[in-house]
Amino acid sequence: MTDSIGVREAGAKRTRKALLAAAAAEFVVQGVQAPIRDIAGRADVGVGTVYRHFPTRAELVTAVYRHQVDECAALAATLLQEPIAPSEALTRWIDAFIEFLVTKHGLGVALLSEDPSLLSLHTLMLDTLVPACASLIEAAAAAGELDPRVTAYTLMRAVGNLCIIGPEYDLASGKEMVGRLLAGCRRTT
Amino acid sequence: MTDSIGVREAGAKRTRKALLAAAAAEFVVQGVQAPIRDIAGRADVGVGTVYRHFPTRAELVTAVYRHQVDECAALAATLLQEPIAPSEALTRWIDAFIEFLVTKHGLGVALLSEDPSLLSLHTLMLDTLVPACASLIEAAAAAGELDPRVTAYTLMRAVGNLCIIGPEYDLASGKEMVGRLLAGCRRTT
Amino acid sequence: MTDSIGVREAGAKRTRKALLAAAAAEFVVQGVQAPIRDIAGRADVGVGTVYRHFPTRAELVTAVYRHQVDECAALAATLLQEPIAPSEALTRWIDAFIEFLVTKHGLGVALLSEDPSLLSLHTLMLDTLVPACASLIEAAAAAGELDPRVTAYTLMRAVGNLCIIGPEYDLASGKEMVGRLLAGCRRTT
Amino acid sequence: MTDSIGVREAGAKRTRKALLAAAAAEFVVQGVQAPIRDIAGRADVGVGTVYRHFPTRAELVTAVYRHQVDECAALAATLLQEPIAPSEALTRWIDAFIEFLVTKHGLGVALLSEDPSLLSLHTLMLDTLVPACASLIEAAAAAGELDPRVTAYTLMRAVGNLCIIGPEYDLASGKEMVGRLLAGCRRTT
DNA sequence: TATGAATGAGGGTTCATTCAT
DNA sequence: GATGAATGAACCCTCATTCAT
Repeated sequence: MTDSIGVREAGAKRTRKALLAAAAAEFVVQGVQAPIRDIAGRADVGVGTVYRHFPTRAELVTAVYRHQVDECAALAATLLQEPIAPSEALTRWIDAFIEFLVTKHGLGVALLSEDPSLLSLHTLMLDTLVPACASLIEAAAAAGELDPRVTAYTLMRAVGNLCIIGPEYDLASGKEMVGRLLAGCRRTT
Repeated sequence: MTDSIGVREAGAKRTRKALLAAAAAEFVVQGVQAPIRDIAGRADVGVGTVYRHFPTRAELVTAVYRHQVDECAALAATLLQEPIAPSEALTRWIDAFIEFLVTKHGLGVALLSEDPSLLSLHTLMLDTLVPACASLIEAAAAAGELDPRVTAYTLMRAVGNLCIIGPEYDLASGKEMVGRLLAGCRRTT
Repeated sequence: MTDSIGVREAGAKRTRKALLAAAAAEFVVQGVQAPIRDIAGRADVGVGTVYRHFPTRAELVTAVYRHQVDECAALAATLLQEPIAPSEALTRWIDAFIEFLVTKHGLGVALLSEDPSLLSLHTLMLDTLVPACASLIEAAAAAGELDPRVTAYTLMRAVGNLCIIGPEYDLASGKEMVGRLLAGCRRTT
Repeated sequence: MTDSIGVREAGAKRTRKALLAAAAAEFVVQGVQAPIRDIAGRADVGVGTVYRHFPTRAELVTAVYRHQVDECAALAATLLQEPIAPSEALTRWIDAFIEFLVTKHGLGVALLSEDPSLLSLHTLMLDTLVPACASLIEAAAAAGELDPRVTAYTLMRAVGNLCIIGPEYDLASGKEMVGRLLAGCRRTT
């Protein structure tokens, strides 16, 4: 009994994993608005299965990105422990944040969509990442290395926007612009 | 006969004007993906008329913004004539560029859409605005006021991205970030 | 110009007629909840056409029955003019009302559905038929031929309910029961 | 072995009871077309269990109402024993019948659905209740208190229909109409 | 030219039903 | 017996696009 339940639950978990992978892949190709049918098809399951695991698109999107969001947030604490200048810590964290953004093609666009179904994604990032970023900013500002008027949300949003790439504006361009933006945030002595 | 054709042409021109106005208005409300029918309705014409004048959505979008794009481009030459520092000229031009962007709700998003139907909008901006911006950059770089490695397209794209506003990231935030970005583009002596 | 518009409008009117006929027929077979596709199919048009003419199911249902509802309502005034006893007029009107109900298989059921999309059908009948029935009731009551406590809506609803037929309870049974109900509404001297 | 089977059977019986209770409750809220999953959920069992006990919806519906149907049928014999007029016995039985109908929200509608899955419910009522009602009618007719042409099924169906309530037609209205219907069934001397 | 009716592909969502464990 | 994950048919609705008048 326990076994058979375990087996089924394991199967469900595998399905869930497959769905997350399929959704992530489809998001890369089509963006977070990818048709549910396509996601189901890529995972080789019926549409009903998608709805069973993720009743709303928001829950699916959120689930897809939650793991990486958490990892990114955790990095902030780690960096603060390291024997490096606070502004250097911020720079490195922003690098990781960018990595997260760009590996998720279309996430940038999704973040600025006003579609209510994606609000929770916004909330997820706000609740998790903003405090992480804020801690780094505070440290850098306290060290006199950053203009203390810079706020975490605004900076993250700006970085996120700058990393929305396209034809003739690739990741390298985005990173260059982010670098210049950060330079402009440094304390003007 | 000639007369009646002339009359008809005049009518067609008026229809075209009305369509552009209607589309511009609808783009403000719904973004550039506004349903064709809504645009036709606002202009009080049939959908067929929209298609006759602008066979593709791209042509309509392009036409809507062309006039303002041209104006913005012309401003660069004017600014270069004025007795101000080249970097100041660039700053002012960027201000005007932002003004253009933000008065067109949704244009920012449109610019980064990969929808092929909007590619021509991209091209329009490239062909017209990039040279304008480049002339200002060149002047500022020549005056030693700007890092000469900054390219027009990348800068414009970055500015455009930074001005994609949303909840908790308003125009003021966008402008602030643009200011810091420009600061980061200044020549580092 | 006028002609061609006239032609198109005529075509649209014909389509509308065909849709009403198709819907009426489909309602007979499947009830008012018949899939829109089936109605479109029976009328040999695309689903979009159904939605163009009747944006909501309620509008379609209402339109299907409006003509007959109006006719039925008009009958009341006619009957009141005739040289017959008021209670006889009421009886005849109820007969006509029943005729209307039973020729529309499924209407009875629809009337008691709580589906909000059918509310307007309810309203239509209330607004149009209730006053008609009330005028007859009033006359009969004034003539001392009917219990004045009987109200139009309640009576109509009761008649409507009694005419919901099924296996082993045919129209004849329904009419018999209506007859007995009316007998029970007569003034008890 | 015998024991464990007995235990399992007892468990199955309990499950069945829980299912009937859950279904009855759900029918009150959503009508007899309530989703199977909702019923399973309320009974805290899996959907498969519902299907094991009641392979078709009809069987479930029938089982839910059988007990009360039986009770109602038994009442007829009781009433006939009492020292009251036969027509009074009929009236009281009809009252009980109404009570049964109205406490089951949606049963009225279900009875007139032509959904084949509900046919058996129909049969149940026919086989059990009709003879009960018929015995009362016969007695009343024999006593000269009722038109002998009234048949049990037709009367029950009519009463059932009159008790399908809705907005602006409440239970009181239904009962009033039933009263008038019964009045119209009295022997006309 | 202008019109707008008609089309139908496309994407969302629900739920009855099956079946492996 | 019980479970509940998976399936997919069936509906709903929107809108870009065509074309006869």
